[in-house]
Amino acid sequence: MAVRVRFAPSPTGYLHIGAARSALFNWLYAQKTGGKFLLRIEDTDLQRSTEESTRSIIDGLAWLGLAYDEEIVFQSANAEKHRAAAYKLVEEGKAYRDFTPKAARDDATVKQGIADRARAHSAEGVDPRNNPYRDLSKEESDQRAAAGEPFAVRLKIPRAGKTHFSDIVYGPQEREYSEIEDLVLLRSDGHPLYNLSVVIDDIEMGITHVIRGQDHLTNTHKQVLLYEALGASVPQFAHLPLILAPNKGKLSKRKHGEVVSLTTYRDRGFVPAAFRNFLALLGWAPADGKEIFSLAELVQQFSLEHIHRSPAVFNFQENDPRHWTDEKALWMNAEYIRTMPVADLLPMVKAELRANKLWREEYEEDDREWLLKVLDLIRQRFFTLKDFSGQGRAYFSDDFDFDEAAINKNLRKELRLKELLPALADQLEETDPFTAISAEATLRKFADEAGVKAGLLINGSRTMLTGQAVGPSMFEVFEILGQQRSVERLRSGVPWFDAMNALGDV
RNA sequence: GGCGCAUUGGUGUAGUUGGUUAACACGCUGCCCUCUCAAGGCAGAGAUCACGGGUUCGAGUCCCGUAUGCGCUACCA
Repeated sequence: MAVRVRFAPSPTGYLHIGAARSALFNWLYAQKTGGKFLLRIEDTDLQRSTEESTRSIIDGLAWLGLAYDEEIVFQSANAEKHRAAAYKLVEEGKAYRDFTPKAARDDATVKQGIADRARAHSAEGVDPRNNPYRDLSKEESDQRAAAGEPFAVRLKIPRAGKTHFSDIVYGPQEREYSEIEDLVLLRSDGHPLYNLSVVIDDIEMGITHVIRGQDHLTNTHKQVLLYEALGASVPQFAHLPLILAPNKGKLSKRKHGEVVSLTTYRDRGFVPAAFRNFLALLGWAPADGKEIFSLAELVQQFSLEHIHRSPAVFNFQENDPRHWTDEKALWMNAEYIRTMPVADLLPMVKAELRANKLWREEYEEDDREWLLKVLDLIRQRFFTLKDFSGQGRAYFSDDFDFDEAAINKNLRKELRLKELLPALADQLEETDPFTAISAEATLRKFADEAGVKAGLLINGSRTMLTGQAVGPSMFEVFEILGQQRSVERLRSGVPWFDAMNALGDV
């Protein structure tokens, strides 16, 4: 049977990186097996679902390059089907109406409430499964319903026995029926609940493999019971290890902020392929141990069997701008930036430059070759796309900032630079042709004659020309920037020398 | 409270049927290269494989227990 998998997020916020990883694995499995990858938006919680969130999910998938097959399924559109299925189960005696008035619950304290209730039950010897309505006669149940009395619908879990299923990742699983309460399928207001909706939709969509987070592992037993009650065949399950915060706690937006949101990576200059590559390595590793791979290699190498069971820690340091996200992710992004074909990098840099008003129309045609050379030169030490408009700004505009530390290190430390640099500019102006090689010859000769180390002039030039203390080989920079701009920048802007003099006057 | 899952250097992982000095990547340290910073090359630090028992000639690998973390347990998803 052809593989059909799905990614089924609920649109209640940004796209979480854990969810993005689930989407990736589903997509990879579909690609690997020649199956279909479907998208279902689980928007049954009307209060919390937003269109904006749905948008961010779709955008996020597109950014990662995970195209879905067929139409998006919106779960809320299927509510009627879910209800009908629940009523059918009541008719068949597999579910029952529970006329117990709905208990108010406070979302913030549910977990505590569950534990308290369980403690109380065991202390009093109460079996919560003894619902008085479970064995109500069909006639009486029908009558009360017809009279308009509100009711929830619960699935009848058999009294004795256990459920089984085999998880592709976690292996054989079993659970005593006694551990499972008769779960509510339909709220008393007729609203279908998660477990019901998921199962019906998965059946409806012909899902063959359910690949999702490990947080659903225990609940899978309930779903298996539902498949059986509905007379449907049970799909294969593969649960994915969770992604944890550095303190091994849950990775949540409330506590950890934007690092958990996929769009953050897009907005902060990640190359989609790099982040996708990084995500693939969270909870999975290829058989050959390779870590950097193309999409094709990834698809080819991927297998559910190599997913492992222990949770992965997503390592980052809050409050440290240098390590705002996992260092390996940052390294991988840099690796992609400096090794991918420049032509592939170009459109991403273009977007970045555009956003910062640094893009010029000439880059499209006349200066395209020049641009590609610049990109190839400067990308070698960049970590994100943002660097092209940040550290790299001087290559695209005459209006760039000077790094204070660079000025101190390369300009202010040597008084003579104030005269040497303009003098060097004069020499460079005479250099013809003006290339990296000729510029080097000029500079070294000038340094010799002036009796200073070439390094002094090189570093000083670097800061004058780019505003930075670090960067590519200086002679390449001279050539790239061209004779005119090189000379101008060496002569111009001497506010720091003035500041130095002011200091000297005191 | 109950049930479930997990536990290999700081992090991500390899270690598929138990068998020599526990492997790789990121990060870290030093050196080389060098006009700076990266990259690259070389060298190195860092793991009594959570802990305690057991099975075995031999266990990271199997069994039991403990601890810790996480998940589920809801008329949330």
